[in-house]
This record gives sequence, structure tokens and C-alpha cells, in this order.
Amino acid sequence: MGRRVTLRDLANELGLSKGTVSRALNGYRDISPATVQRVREVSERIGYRPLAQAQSIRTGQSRSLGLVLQMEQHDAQRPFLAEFLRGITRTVSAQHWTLTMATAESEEEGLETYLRLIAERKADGFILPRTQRQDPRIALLRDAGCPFVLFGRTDDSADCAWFDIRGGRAMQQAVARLVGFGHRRIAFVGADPIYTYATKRLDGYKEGMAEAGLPPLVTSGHATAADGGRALGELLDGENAPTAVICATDLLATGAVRAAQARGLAVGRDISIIGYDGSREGQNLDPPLTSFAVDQTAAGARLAELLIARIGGADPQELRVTADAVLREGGTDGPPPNE
Amino acid sequence: MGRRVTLRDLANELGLSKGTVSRALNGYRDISPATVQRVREVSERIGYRPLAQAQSIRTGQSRSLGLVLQMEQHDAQRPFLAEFLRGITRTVSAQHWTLTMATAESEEEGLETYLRLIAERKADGFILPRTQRQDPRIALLRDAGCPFVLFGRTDDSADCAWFDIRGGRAMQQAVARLVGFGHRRIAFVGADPIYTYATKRLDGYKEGMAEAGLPPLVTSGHATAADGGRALGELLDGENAPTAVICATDLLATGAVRAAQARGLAVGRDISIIGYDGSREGQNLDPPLTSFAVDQTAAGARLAELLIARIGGADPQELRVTADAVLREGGTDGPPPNE
DNA sequence: AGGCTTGACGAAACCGGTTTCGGTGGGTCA
DNA sequence: TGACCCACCGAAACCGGTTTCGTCAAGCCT
Repeated sequence: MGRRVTLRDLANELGLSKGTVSRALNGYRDISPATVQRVREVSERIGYRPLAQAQSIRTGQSRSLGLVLQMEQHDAQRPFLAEFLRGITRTVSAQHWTLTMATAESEEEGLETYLRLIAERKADGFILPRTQRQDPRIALLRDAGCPFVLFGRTDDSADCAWFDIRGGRAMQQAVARLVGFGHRRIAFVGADPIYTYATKRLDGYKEGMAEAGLPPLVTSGHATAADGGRALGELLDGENAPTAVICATDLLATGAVRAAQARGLAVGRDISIIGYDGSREGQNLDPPLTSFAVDQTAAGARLAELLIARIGGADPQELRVTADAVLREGGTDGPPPNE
Repeated sequence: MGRRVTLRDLANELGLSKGTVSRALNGYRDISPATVQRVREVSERIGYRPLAQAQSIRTGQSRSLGLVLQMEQHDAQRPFLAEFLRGITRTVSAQHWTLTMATAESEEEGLETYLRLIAERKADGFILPRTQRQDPRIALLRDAGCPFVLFGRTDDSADCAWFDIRGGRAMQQAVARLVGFGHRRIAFVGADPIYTYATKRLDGYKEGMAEAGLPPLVTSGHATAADGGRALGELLDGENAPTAVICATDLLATGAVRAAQARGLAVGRDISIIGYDGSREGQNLDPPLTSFAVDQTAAGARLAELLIARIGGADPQELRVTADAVLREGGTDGPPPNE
């Protein structure tokens, strides 16, 4: 357990004062370029790393990102959690920051958690997953003047930084793909519209249908796999039963696939089903689910970068990135059956 | 953004000096009981919370637990991750501690990460998931003199605190259950024996078989669902094909169930399969997997408690807790087919 | 030559705590 | 009554950094 190399050690080694060394490292302009260079070199050589906590008590910043997971929200985000965390921690570690995690059982507890983490200076900013159209977390963080970055947009994104995946575009492509197969009655099983992604994906579906000149057939507000199964049942039992169903999430899609199979339908032949997420559960279905895959690791990494920049004072307008979900062909879709 | 309540505020309010108040709060015995009481009350009233970072720079402890996930290890731990984190963060938050997370792509990177987190004092101790029989992480943390707690035991647990779930006992029960159904040829599909849990579960199976006077039939070293499927195929193709298979993990079991179904077998009638974990993926099978469920939330919560106590200086001998996995009956097991 | 800026650094205060050390007043004891 | 011992608290140093302020010499100007 060799003692840490401290600022004083570095200063002694250099024959300078603590203050001078500190300013040299932090880019103050009243230090001569030659000195800055020398400080950097020796610092590197003897392996000096500032202690984040010590910096924090003066600067008020702890160089750590916060992530609060709300566990009540079904299982929807769990399969991706590992990948998502991997992405976040990857950039966070690379920049010598930290990820501080918390969980909450309810929205209310979640909000309290944000306040607590801010008050105790455990996080300089937050990544908000599963953004809602009207998101109380955003309101709270705005009020608190605390930086944050959204995974997905919100209704009023004026001063927000965000990373978003064009789910609408994916759903539009899904429609086009099914139309290409010859489908005419294509239904959409939507998620809870309080989430922006649910609305965007629905809109994408509608646009796709409009382009094809087809009437939309929508059922919405679903969350669990069981919901997906029920929704499929109702669609098939209704008038004008669809030959293809697009689901807003893989979770819904897996439920739909199972429900279809329980009815004795050969999914991919008797009925086409397309999901969104690219989850492993979908791939494990038989046949594997056709879905739009999201790179959660990249998303996490990007969000962390954006947030660190935001905390550094960057203009949120400049911190907006979008990416696309990628079609991963499985065996759950194909031409409609001959009637 | 009202300013934090600081120690000085509290001291002024009390008419005492900073040092006295600090000592009163930290249980020094040179403060009169009456004063301690008064300090506690006023502290509570005005909502004083010490700033962990500030304490840290003098005490060297940051009141935060570290968790490093090694992502290379297949998908085995991912389905439980959310529950596990929920458990950890629950106790951590309740005690006003913090969870600091990191991920690593390889064992080597993992070890570096521990060293970095220790050197930068980002964590006072670590929770080690997926303990191995000879675990390099343990060796490293021992050398560094850094507290840790194991999820699962290790070969040399002498100075270790741990939380363990008696997987061996569960496997023993699984054998007994299958024997009760009338099975005589019961095979075991084991996981990688570098992990203690794999060995323990195998041992439990062997004990169960010995009790029943049956010869063990073992295949081991498997990790993925595909491995499980292959293992089942080889067992069924071998001489003395088993009528029941116990899998060390649900992941292996789901692969086995699918492989059996692909062969046209009715799982639960033609062949019995039992897993371990109680994963959602197992429950989502058709029929749902009979499995031994592990309460990951409770495990995380318990591990965090133990680690905090360990950091506080408690004797590791006193910090050892075991729990049991609970049988969750599904539809994948039953009496053997009539031959 | 003298005054004034300017560049570059040291000294010291500061952040919010912890911990050491010393001092004071009251009680005990011979 | 005087020496001594405690119990209890204040003062100040300290932890590892950051930031403000002052200083001093060199360079510029008139």
C-alpha cells in the first residue's frame, strides 16, 4: 500500500509551490508555458493523480455521473442494463470519472434520490433513461440547476442535451418491409404513450402506413409480454384481422409470438411479427424474432460523453446525437399467407 | 439551491466549536453525554449531513462500495443484474453510503480497475460476484489490504466475509425430487468448475445420487445455453440415456429444454429437466422451467450490509451468511416415461 | 531615470471536515 | 489546604487540493 503521490510531493519534486502546480495543471494562464510543460512531464513521470474528493470539497464537483434506475417500470429495461452500464462505465473510466448508482422503487422515491445525491454532491449530473414526454425528473433537475442528459427526447427539449435513437424511422422501415412482402393489414402494438419513444415509434408506423396508402390499426398502452399476447389476441379476434403486427418493443413482441403460437399459428408464415430492441430474448425465440437492434453499449458510452461535456459547461444545443436502430432479420416475418 | 448545512453552521447554532461537534457525532468519549444528546438533536433538526468527500480526505474512507463487473463472462449474470443492484443500492442508500460501479472487458482489466479504484479512493471495499475457487481478485485485494465480501465462497476463505446460497443443497433436493418421481438415471450438466458454485452444485448432486444409491452421470464445464443444448444431446445419444437432467444454471437448462423440444420430446413427460436460478427466461419457457429460485435482491442487500460491517472493522469470521434457494415448480419435470 | 504595466510565481486563506493537544474548572485525596 | 486527577471542551493543525492576493523582477514607455 505505497502512499499516494500527492500534490505536495509533486510540488517538492518540481521545486514549486502547491498553488503554482495546481494552477499549471488546471490551465490557468498565469503560468509560463515552459513551467506548464515541465509540470505535466514530472506529474506523468511520478504518476500523480489528483484525489477527486479533495478537489470536490473546494470546487463542488465530484467528477462522477449519477444513474438512478426506477425498478417499478416492469422488466423492460433490464435485459439491456448490463450493456448499457458497460457503455457508460467505459467512457467514465477512460476520463477518470466515476459512475454512482442508485435505485428507487417508485417515481417519488426516485425524485427524492436525485435531490439527495445532489445535496450530498455524490453526482455532478445525471443520465436519464426512459425519458417521458412530460418528465418530472427533468423538471426537478432543471429547478435544481443540475446538468443532465436524456436517453430519448422529451416534449420540451429546449435546454436539454440528449441522445436518441430514431425508433420512428425504424418502425417506418418495418412497415415498408412488410408492405414489400405483400402485407396490407398491418397492425401496431404500442407501448405506454407517456414515454416519448412510444409516441415516436407509433408516429413512425403511422407515417409508413400513410406512405403505403394503408389505414393504420393501432392498439396502445402496453408494457409487459402478457400485454403483448393479449393485444395480439384481440387484434386477431377483431374484424379485419391483420396479417402482420409490429410491436413497439421486443418484450411485447415475444408475448405476441407466444400467443400466436399458442393459437397454433406458424409465426413467420401464418402471421408476421416484428419487434424493436434486438433483445436476446427475442433472438432466443423459435424462430428468432425479426427486430430492430439498438446498440445499448454505444448509447451508454455516448450519453456519458455528452453528460461530461454538459457538466463542463458545453451548450446543450451542441450536445444532441441521434443514431439508428439496425434491422436484424429473424424468422418471424415473411409474405402473408394466401387467402 | 439552498446552501448545504455545514459543520460550522451546526457548531454556531450550538455555540460549540467545530471539533467538539465533530467528536460528539463520531462517538468520542471525551464529550459529555448531555452534549452529545444536544448535538444529535440540533443536528437532526437543522438537517445536517456530513459531506462524505470532506470526511474522506482526512479519514481516507469515502463511504462507498465498489462493484466491478467482468463483462466477458457470457450472459450468465445479466438477467439478475437489475435485482442484484436493487438489493445493493437499497442498503447502501439507507446507510447513506454510495455504490460506485465499473466494468471490465477482461480479468486483467478487472484487476487493474480494482487497483485504480483503491488508489483513487473511490471505494472502501468491494463486493465480488461469481467467486472462483482460486480467485485472483481475492489475492489482489488481500495484498492491497482492502476489505471485500464474496458472493459465494472460495477455496481458502480463512479471512473472508461471504454470503452464500447453498446450491449444493438445492441440487441434492433436485435429485431427491426426481428420485421421488421414479427416475433412476439422472444426469447433471455442470458449469465451469473454476467457479465455486459449479463445484458445490455438482457435489450436491453427487451426494443426492449417493443417498439414493444411484450412479452419477456428469458432464461439466458448460456455460452458454448452446452448451446446455449440446450437453443434453450428447447425454441422450450416449449409452444409458438419462430420463432426467439437472442443470447447474437456468441458462444451461433453457438450452437443454430447447434442444429436447427440437428432438420432438415433450419436456416434463418424455424427459425431466430442472434448473437453478429462478430466472425469468426459465419461467418464460413453455412449459415453465422447474428451478431453484435465488433471491438476488436479498443477496445484494445482504452483501452490502456485510461489506459495510467489514469495512467498519468487524471480524470476517462473524460476517458469514448462508441462505437457501427455493424450489419453484414448473412443468419441466415429472414421472419418467413408461419404458 | 523614473513610473507603470505585465508575466510568473509564492504565500496564505479556504473548502468541510477530523484529530491532536492543551487548558480550565471541579472534585478527590492526603 | 494544597497537590493531583479527570471530565470536558476550545484552539489549532491537518487532510489534499483550489483560488485569491500580493510580490517582485523584467520590460516598456515617456
